[in-house]
Amino acid sequence: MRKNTLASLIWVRMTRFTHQSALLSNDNVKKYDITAAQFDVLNQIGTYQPLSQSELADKITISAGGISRMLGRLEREGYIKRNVEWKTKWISLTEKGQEKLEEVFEHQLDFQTSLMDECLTKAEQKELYALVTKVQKHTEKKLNT
Amino acid sequence: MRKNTLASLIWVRMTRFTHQSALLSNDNVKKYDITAAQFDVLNQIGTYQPLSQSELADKITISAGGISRMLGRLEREGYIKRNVEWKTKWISLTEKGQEKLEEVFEHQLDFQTSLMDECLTKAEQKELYALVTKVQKHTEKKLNT
DNA sequence: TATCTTTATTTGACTAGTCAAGTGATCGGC
DNA sequence: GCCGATCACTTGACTAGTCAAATAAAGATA
Repeated sequence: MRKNTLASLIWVRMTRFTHQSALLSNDNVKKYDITAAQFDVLNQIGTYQPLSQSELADKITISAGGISRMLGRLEREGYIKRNVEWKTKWISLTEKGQEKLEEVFEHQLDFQTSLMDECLTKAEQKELYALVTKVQKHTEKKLNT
Repeated sequence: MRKNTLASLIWVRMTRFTHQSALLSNDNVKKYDITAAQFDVLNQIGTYQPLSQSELADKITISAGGISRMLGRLEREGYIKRNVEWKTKWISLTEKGQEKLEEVFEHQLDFQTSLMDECLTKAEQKELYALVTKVQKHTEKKLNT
């Protein structure tokens, strides 16, 4: 026993990368008093607002409970508001949330871009994107079954 | 504004994949009364035992506090023991932990392997492994600076 | 030998997430 | 026009992790 497969090696590398880059990312946005996860959510809201909580949860593949808590934190900070209409809560950015998003956006994009540029050519990045998209879509399909 | 780069798209795909595959993975090992994260830790301990907590934390890129809590849970379940010698705690598997590891190992490996095999050829997997290894090593180096 | 530094681990207060059970509204059937 | 199903969201109890401050045991220094 105790033999790894190619698949399991890919797994470990992906998991480590995601975890480590989250740490770097958090460090990168700390000076804006926000976390990387919160920025991701603000970014989604900014792109699709107004949208319901369940639509948002779907876009970032998080559970209904998870999004409820996350929005609770963002609301407490004054970044978003929830507009109740019938049984749905429509989420949108406040003035403050919009400003924060714009403030952090370029910075975070630059950070991600240079991390990749520092170790992969454009052609390699394209190749990586194609492959990762394939497995991610497959996993997503599998999850909704 | 509001334009994504190739790097940020890769980012999102990787993050989603990791998160979604963790959900599937957890589902896959639930019947063994263990979580995917716990299995990963048992697997590392099984490979390198005996090792100190800080060595283990290093191998799985987790903080010292994180490993302390995780080992607390595993100890409570009776899967590992901590042998105190001078100021170091040496971690190793108990009988029960060894059995659990063996019980789950093949199953989890098969699961990971078939998920990859279902959507990528062997050549594509090799390519993906090479690329992901490159970025992960780069990120790791960056983190230790 | 008494104190000061370093190393290993723990703990408190948090974020971020899970699942499952609970809360309300609205809607379809009779 | 009431009654149960369903939808959207919240909440309780948990895992898994972070950082920073606390603790404890060596080891070095003076």
